[in-house]
Amino acid sequence: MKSSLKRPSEEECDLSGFQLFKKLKEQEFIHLNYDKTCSLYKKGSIIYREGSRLTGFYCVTRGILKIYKTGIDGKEQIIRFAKKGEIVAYRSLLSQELACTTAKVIEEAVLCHIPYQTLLFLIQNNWEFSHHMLQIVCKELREANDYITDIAQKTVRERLAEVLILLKESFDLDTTNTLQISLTREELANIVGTATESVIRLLSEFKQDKMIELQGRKIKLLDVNALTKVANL
Amino acid sequence: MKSSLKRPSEEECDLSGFQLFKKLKEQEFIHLNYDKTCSLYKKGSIIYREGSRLTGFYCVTRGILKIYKTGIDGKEQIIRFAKKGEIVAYRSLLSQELACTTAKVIEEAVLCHIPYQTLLFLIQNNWEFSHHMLQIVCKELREANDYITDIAQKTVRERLAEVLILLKESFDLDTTNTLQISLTREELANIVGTATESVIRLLSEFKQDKMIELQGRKIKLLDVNALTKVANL
DNA sequence: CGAACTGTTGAGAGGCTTCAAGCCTAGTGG
DNA sequence: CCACTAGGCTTGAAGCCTCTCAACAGTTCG
Repeated sequence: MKSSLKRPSEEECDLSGFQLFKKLKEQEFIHLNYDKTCSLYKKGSIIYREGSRLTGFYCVTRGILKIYKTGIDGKEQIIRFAKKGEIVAYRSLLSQELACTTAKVIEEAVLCHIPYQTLLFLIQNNWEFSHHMLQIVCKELREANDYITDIAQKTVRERLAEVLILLKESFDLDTTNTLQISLTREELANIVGTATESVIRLLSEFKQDKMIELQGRKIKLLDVNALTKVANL
Repeated sequence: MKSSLKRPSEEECDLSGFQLFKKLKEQEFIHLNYDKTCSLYKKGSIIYREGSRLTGFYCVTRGILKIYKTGIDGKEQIIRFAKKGEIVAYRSLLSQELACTTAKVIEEAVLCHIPYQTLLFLIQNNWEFSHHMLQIVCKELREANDYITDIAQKTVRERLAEVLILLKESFDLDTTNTLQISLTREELANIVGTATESVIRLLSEFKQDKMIELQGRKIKLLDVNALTKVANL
């Protein structure tokens, strides 16, 4: 699948909403906007692949990406998602390593590419930017550590319930309490770290227990309290 | 268990070997040394507990700590170890959150406490310090992501073999190929994310297969290649 | 010297995975 | 816009890996 190179509108490339750039001086923000390159990417586009060399990081101004690692036998492990207001590819870039994850569009997205030089310029000239950057990485590290504990100690059933709740918190529900992110059963399995069939069976059980309702990929959360209990939170 | 407050020698508190401080200006390094507080901690001492408020971070100049989270039913999940030249407690400090891990001494240690104010001072005044700090967090995040993939996809047998290899890389072997870190079977289980009994059984199997040799807590690696193969690396 | 902790082994249960087969949905191409 | 087809979804059966419980040996330390 190829990435679309269609230009998104000026408005869709606006970075002023990003918390990370809030403390930039006017001149720095102009510099940033001058250096950025924004593109529209269709569902299925690969933004960067594990092992590739990165030239900058990306700001998501629209859509959703999944960030995953390829493990045993090519089985993918989803590390996180990235949505509007979040940045991707910065970890490998800061470490000056080859990308250790792959980023794929799962909902049509607009991304702004910021060159490495610009990142370095901001780090060198604005300590508040560095500080903010540190806080972003630290937050992600905390989440990763939490997830290690969960995945190591909880059953698949508990983890699946927890993932549903985490998805609810990240992507919200619509008016009918339906998760606003559409994932395949396999993708759910690749977050939880289990087999696709196990996810299917457990979702059916949750449905029987009246905690959720299923309509294709749409998952409606009927009883978040019960789910929280199952998740052992 | 209480922490010892015995003062270590001046020499044992030397921070000039830390990569993180390499780029400090002379004045900043003097400032750092003025602000630091070094102590000797006996095996079993708790440096900080999950949920406690941190006043600074610690530089390890001697000994080994284990950093762990308390999960279901109080079962501990070891996130990482910290040895000479490494820093701990910086993640929660930078995020200005309560500690989300506990740090415990497993081999008599000397730690230097650096107050939050000093950390902030360095971030504000020395971009190379911030940059280095970013790289440290990024490295840890990478390791955490790698571990999520392993723990989600590999069998306990594979993970245990991998952990032995990782321990070898972090703590080296002595002249008889014996791991230079002493862990209980339970601690090994708490890294791998399994039951103590499973670790015991698998270690016996590795021994039968002539990959390792056991003498109490001493583990001698006889065939690293075979272990690597088992680990599926 | 005993208490408390650590290590070991066995048995049994059950959660999950794997394989296989068939159905269905979603997205493509005509 | 619709038909088609590949990939996604579902269910069942079999079996293994791992956990839990339990009993006991060994070790360490006060």
